[in-house]
Amino acid sequence: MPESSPGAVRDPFQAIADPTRRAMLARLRGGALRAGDIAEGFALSQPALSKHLRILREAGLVRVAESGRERLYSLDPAGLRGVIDWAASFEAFWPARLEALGAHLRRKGDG
Amino acid sequence: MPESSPGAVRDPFQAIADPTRRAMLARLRGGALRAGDIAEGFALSQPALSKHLRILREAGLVRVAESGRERLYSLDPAGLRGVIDWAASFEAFWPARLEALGAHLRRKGDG
DNA sequence: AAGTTATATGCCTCATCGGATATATAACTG
DNA sequence: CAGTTATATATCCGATGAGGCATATAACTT
Repeated sequence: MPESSPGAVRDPFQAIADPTRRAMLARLRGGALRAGDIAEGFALSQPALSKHLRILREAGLVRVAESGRERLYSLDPAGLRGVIDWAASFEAFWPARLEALGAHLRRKGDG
Repeated sequence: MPESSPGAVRDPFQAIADPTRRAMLARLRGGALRAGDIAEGFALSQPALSKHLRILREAGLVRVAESGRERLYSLDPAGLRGVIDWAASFEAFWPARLEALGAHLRRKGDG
């Protein structure tokens, strides 16, 4: 079998826990970028950058396209989907829920 | 002034990085719960649970209502907003962007 | 009052994280 | 070819994270 291996798999939520990585993702919203350009101005060593990219990759949030000696990174819709959906699941939960809270408290009898 | 102090402030993204805490948040989607009930079945010590709750609190993702000796936790829409919006910001970014990368990338396919 | 229940803190330990430097690999350039 | 450029890996280190047990605090119970 060939090897477009996903390699290690990492929790996307852990991946976006780091502010630097979120900034990198934000940059990629503008379109694909060469690895080196992603952290431009971030005051980050090249190896550190590379490590962050690896984590984002393993989390499935970005993907790479090799082009000569450069790697073009871009957001990976598939991987982002999970995060987006998870967050969205909290979008419209509480209209009636606060009601429940009040009821619960009331039941406790402290009007 | 009294003290409904926000206390320490914590990165919400770091808060949701932990699977246990995400599970707890998920539970709270069903409405407010007593601290002890939130992790029911999680195989987690009480102190550990309490610590997770503290983190979620400091991240502004949940809030507490004291009721006697119990604390009723519920999701905090305000705090969740940030995460939701951040995630949503990646919802519709790539329609034309990948185009710039080249057809090269497209054949990668993303289900 | 003493006992029990609900929750939070303190402290310790172990694993993981993020960054740095040095080095490796691979692809261009002259 | 040697030299440079783009990116990745190896290794070390200090900081942080998550979990546990013991303990503190406060509120119910009897």
